[in-house]
Amino acid sequence: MKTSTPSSSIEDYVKVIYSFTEWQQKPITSTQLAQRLGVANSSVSEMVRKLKDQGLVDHKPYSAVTLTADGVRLALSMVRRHRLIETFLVQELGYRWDEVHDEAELLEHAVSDTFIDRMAAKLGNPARDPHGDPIPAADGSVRMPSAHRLSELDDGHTGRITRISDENPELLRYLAAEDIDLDAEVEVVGRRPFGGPLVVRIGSAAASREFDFAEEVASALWVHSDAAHTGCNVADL
Amino acid sequence: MKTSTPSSSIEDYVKVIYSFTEWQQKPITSTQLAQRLGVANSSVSEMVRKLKDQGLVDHKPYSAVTLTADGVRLALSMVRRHRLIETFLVQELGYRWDEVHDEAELLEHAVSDTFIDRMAAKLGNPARDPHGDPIPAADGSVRMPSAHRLSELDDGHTGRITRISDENPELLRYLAAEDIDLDAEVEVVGRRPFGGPLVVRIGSAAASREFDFAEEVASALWVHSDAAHTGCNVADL
DNA sequence: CTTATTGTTTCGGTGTGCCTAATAATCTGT
DNA sequence: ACAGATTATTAGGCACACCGAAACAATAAG
Repeated sequence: MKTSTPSSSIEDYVKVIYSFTEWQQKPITSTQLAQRLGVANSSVSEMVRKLKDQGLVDHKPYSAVTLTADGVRLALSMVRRHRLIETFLVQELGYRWDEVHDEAELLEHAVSDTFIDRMAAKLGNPARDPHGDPIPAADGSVRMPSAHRLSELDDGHTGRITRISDENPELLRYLAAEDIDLDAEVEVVGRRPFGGPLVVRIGSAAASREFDFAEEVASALWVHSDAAHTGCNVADL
Repeated sequence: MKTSTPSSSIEDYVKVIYSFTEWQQKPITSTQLAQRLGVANSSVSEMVRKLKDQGLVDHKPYSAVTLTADGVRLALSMVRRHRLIETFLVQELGYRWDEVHDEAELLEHAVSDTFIDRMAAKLGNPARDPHGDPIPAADGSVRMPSAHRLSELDDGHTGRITRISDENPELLRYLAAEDIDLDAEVEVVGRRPFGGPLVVRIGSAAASREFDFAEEVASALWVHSDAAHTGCNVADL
């Protein structure tokens, strides 16, 4: 179990493994890892062995990959870096929210802990990034908002947008153009027949608009139910 | 002559080659390059061949290394990055001037051109960094202040500090503690016998203080003569 | 229950940037 | 001008992170 500084590849692997389980429930497989990282399956096998040697993941041949406590710690610190950087780019340097992902992807491996700390201080230790993703605290605690994909809600359900997946920049630009942002009120009106788009009402009662959302849009929007403000404190490892 | 994105090693080599000639006059040798980069001589030989293949340097075996026009262009863009980042860290994130060098060294390879542009805009396109080093403009033009090392001035000479070498963080901390900063007025009083320290008067006539500067301090401070404000516009390649 | 199909790992090989050790070129002192 | 020291280059290797192709499990289908 070396404590040497992890390479940026290792940081990426661990971050992707963590991110997969952040909003899904099942652990990630070799092939999925390869797809998300854009590398060959063989590269993943090799790297997973290295991660295991370093005590960052648990893995038995031909089964899924899960993080150890050390792995989660490292992953959370990378996620914290990523999301703080994204927030900083938007708030301090005038980036649009569809531009920040790639830049943060590069910076998160390069900056020092000091840089992260100063940035967090300047931003007032924000709890979430421009897409609504929770920013882990320096001690590794995360406040995960309880949220469900818009695409999975029943008709008539109401709530607020708490998170918007940043995987597709095009999608973010579309939402920005339509003036759909975090914390907007939403109501599921219904679904067009034969797996058609989801009909949704967005905005406060006074000025609300109706949208037909394709599956990709509906599953990128995460909604927090109006009812109770239930959050759970995850991962004090 | 590939136009592919240069690796961060290549960026470092080119930057060091340029920096050497920025304040010296002679081109850099293999060994000096190796020392400044902290690598073996053999590594330099190998890399210099690669730089030559890419058209960034001119080099004949067993002689010094000089940059081509392409090389200078790349070097200036790296120097611009480095110095803008340093300025940003001091002005926006509250870094002390002795802390910024190493952080900038890492960041300069990671950030995008967009990041650099936005940073420069936010800072108001500064012409020099916290140590007084000139920041090349985006088009590659540099305004080099005409300055001489304090250690090389004759007795009685007066001027203002235009640049403070950032090579030694200890030195920067010492100067900060003594409240010696850019643009301070200086007068060379004399030199203690037998190559002793240089005696210097610093500050405006009203409240000036006298210092005995060891060679390392005296040669880290660059002074602009009171006389004419002569700058020259270098490198519009 | 044996055979496809799919997923995973192993094997050999690539490029980059570094190393040490050996060798070749240049500079220096007498 | 030449031996000896210094400086530079080549040769052979290593670690990292990647690849394609081939071998190997696990699962699904006939």
